[in-house]
Amino acid sequence: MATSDTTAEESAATYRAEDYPRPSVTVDVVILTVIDADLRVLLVKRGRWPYAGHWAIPGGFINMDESLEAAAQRELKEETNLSGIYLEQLYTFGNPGRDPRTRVITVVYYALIDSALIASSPVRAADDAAEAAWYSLYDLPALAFDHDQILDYTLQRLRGKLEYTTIGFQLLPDEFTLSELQAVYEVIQHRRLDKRNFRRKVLSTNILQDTGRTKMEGSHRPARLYRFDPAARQV
Amino acid sequence: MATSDTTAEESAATYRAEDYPRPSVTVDVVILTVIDADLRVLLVKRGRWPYAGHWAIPGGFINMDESLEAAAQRELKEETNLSGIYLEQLYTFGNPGRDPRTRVITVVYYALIDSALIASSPVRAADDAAEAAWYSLYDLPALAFDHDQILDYTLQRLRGKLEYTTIGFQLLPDEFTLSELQAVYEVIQHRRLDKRNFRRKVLSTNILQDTGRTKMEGSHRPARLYRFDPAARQV
DNA sequence: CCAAAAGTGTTATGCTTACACCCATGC
DNA sequence: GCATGGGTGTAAGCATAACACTTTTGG
Repeated sequence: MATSDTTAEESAATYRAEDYPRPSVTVDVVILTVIDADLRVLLVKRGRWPYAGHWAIPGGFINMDESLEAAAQRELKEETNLSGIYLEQLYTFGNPGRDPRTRVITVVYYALIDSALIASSPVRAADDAAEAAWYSLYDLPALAFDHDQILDYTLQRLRGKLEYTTIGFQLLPDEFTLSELQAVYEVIQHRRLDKRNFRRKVLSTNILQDTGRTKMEGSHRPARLYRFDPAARQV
Repeated sequence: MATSDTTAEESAATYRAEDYPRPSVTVDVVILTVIDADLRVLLVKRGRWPYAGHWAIPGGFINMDESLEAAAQRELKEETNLSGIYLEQLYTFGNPGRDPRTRVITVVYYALIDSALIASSPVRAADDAAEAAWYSLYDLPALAFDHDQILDYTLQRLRGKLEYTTIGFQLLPDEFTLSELQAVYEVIQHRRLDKRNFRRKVLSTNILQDTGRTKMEGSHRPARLYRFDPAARQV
């Protein structure tokens, strides 16, 4: 709608942006990864009122000349120093009173990153000295604002999309083993899957290319490495 | 979210809303119904620059003390005089430049209404004299702003949700025949469905109650009337 | 040779699809 | 009695789910 001010504006003789109420608008980013077979989210600790001492989803204001997604990418880079990460808009939260200071409308995105990238690019607490940490989505601390709802909703969406998209690959490096892929599915769905059925299903879609190489790790049989073929559909 | 000004604010010594850029925020509502076995959307004709003469999705500004959904309900009521209608948040559009006047971020909702309600409560062009009309989603006029994208996305979402929710019932009156229900599915999916398979599937879910009554209409066998049982799952 | 994870097939069950004819009514 | 939409069953193919043992490696 770019302003489908059709109603509001059509009736006004002249349009001046400052004539209308203007809430603050922020972008928050739910940054997810899989660490130690656990689904984790990056949270920052609040230092001041409101919700001092509670943990929050990182976010910030939108610049006037950047898109919503660009604001989310910028926020992600400030928090993790990573760019080019998978990002998707989740939902917009805007109840009056969700922030006690003023009316704030927040467009929430979620990002999925391969945890290998985190090790090489450690979390810094953005530009300020605030504390940041990776928390299990299944064991969260006290959260600020309506951030518990946001994380609930994120998990729902992630589970839904896992079934009919290839979103799961975003949590893995370019090359991965089938066991690693299965672990991603298991931690998101929060249940064990049958190895044979999982492999048959995922291989039957032809979205995986066998690299011919293997991953040697630990004292056991090496695992084949696969690559995601982006020229395909479904998992 | 709620100001996850964590980043932006945490670093600022004091927080004053007016220190940050504030785009305009509007709510637009894609109002859908099924008329004459066609999926239609309510559009309003723009009278002035920008996009004078183009058609637009109705929308308006958010009051400072109302929720996003309440703003959408208010907008819906202004356009159709209906309340208590099924509404769902679709997506938030906010590219700079989508409105040539100023930076506008629009939270888009979509509404599904039973076309019987329209007849009894005819469309009025909100509070102004603008023209309003129901257009087929499959045959749209020239649209203002990025509204063509918004309608594309609405259709995608509606198709997706039709498969795993009971959203389809929102387009029908309380009591309806199976043929009417099938017609809703056909027009949204834009393909013919097999009558026997459709009936078996929908009845197997036990979300339909047979009212015991029938609908007599035209010179042919009367059709059983069913009611949606909200205490159930899936279609 | 032991431990640990990788890899592999078969069967039963349920869901999806394709397909054609009779029924109840008004005129 | 004819036209119109309402209503019904069956068989084939496909996807899902349950289930246990062998292979390859390092130590």
